[in-house]
Amino acid sequence: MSDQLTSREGTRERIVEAARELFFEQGYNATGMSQILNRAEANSGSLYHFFQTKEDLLVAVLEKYKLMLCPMVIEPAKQRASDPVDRLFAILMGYRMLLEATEFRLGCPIGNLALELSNSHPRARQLIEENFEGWVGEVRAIVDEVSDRLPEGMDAECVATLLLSAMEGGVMLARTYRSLEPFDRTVHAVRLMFDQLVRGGSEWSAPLTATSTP
Amino acid sequence: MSDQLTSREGTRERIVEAARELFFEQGYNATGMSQILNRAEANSGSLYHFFQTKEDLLVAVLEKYKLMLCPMVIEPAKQRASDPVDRLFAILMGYRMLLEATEFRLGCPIGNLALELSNSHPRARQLIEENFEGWVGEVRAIVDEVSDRLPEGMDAECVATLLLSAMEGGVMLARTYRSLEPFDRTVHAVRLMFDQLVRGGSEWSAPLTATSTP
DNA sequence: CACTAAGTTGAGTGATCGATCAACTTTAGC
DNA sequence: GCTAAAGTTGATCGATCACTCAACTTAGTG
Repeated sequence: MSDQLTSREGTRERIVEAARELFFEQGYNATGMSQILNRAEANSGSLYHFFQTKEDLLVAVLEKYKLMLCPMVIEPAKQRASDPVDRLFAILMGYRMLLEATEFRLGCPIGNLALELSNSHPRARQLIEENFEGWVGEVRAIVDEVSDRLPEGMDAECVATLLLSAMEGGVMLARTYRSLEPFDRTVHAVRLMFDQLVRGGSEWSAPLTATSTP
Repeated sequence: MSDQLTSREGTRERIVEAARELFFEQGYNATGMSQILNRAEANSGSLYHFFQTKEDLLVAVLEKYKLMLCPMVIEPAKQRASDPVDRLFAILMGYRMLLEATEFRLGCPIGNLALELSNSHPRARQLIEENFEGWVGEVRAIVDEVSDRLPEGMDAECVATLLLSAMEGGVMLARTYRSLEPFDRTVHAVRLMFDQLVRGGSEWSAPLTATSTP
C-alpha cells in the first residue's frame, strides 16, 4: 500500500497534530503523552524518535501555529470582507464562530498556552510571543490602509494591539460564561469607539448606532 | 504558646493561602499537593481533613478571591483617584503595578484559571464567572456615575466588559512579551477612545492627545 | 478529671506521569 | 541484493501524582 503520507514523516505530522488538538482542548499540563499517542495512533518510541521531550513537541506545535495564522485566520477573514475596517472585525468574527461551533470550548490556542506557560517554559514563551507578533503584524498591515484616519496619538500598532487584547479578553470571558454575550459586548464597544475614532470612514456602522453621521 | 491562629482554623487558612499563591504563580495543574503542603507547613492528613479533593481546595481559593476583590483591587484604586474615569484607569494601573513588581510573572489570577479550567472543572468555572461578575459589577457602578455622557448604543455594562477584556488581554500580552509595552498600548488605546467617547468629561486627558478639544 | 470530637502526623496506596531502550521492520543508496 | 540509516514497537523505568489511613495529640465540654 502506498501510504507514503502515513509513514515517511507522516507519523511525525500525526503526532504534532494530535498534540496541537489536545493542548488546545485541555491545555499543556493536563495532556498526557499517552493521550497524544492514542490520538496519533503512534507508539511512544516513535514520538521520542522525533521529539526528545514533551517541551520539544510543544515547540513543534507552536511552530505549526505560526504557519497556520494566515491560511486559517487572516485569509478567510479577508475573503469575507473587502473594506479594511470590516476585515478587522471579520478576523474577530472568526474567533466568535469557533466559540459558537464548539460550545465555548475552543477560543484562541495561543492565549491558552500564553497564560499557562509564559512563566515556566521560556522557549514556549518566545514562540508564543512570535505568534502574537505575527497576528499583530497582519492586523497592523490592515489598519495601515486607513491609518490616515487615525487621530493624533493613535497609531496602527496601538490599534492592532488593542484588537488582540480585546479579542483574547473577550474569548476568555465567553469561555468562562459559556456565552457569546461578553465577547459581543467587548467587540461592540470596540466597534463603537472605532466609529467615533475613524469617523468619516466607509459606510459600515455599529449595530446600535443607527444615525450618528449627519 | 498561644498559637491560636496557627491551630484552630489557622492550618486551614495557611493551606488555602499557600494554594492560592501557587495556583497564581504556576497554575492549577502544574502545582502539586506536596508543594502546597510544603509552603503551608502542613501534612497531607491535615489538608485532606479540610478538603476532600484538590478541586475542593481550588473552590476554597476561588471563594477567597471573591472576598479579596474589593479590599485588594477596587478600594485601593478608589483611594488613588477621585474622578470616576480616573478610578477606572486606576484599577487597570493596579494590574500594571503587579506586573512590574513581579517581572511580568503575576497578572490576574482569575484569568489564568479561567483559560486553564473552564472546560474541565465546572464548579471552578462557575466560581470564576462569579469573580468576573463581581469585577464587572464594581466597575459598572463606577461607570454608572458618568453614564449620562455615554453615546447611544453604549451602556455601562458594555464599557465595564470592555475594560475587563482589555485588562485581561493586556496582562496576557505583557506576561508573554515580558514587557509593559503591549499592556500600555492597550490601555492607551482604550483611554483615547474613551476621550472621544465621553467627550466633555472632566479635564483628564490621554498622554498623547495634547489639544483635541476645540 | 474524663470523654469526645477535632485536628495532626507521616508512611504508604495504586495510578499515571514523562521518558527509555533493545529488538525489530522499513526505506534509501549503491 | 546488501548495507546502513531511519523509523517503529511496546514493555518497562523511576518519579511523582492525588489521595488514604491508623495512630496520635490537642481542644472543648460537662
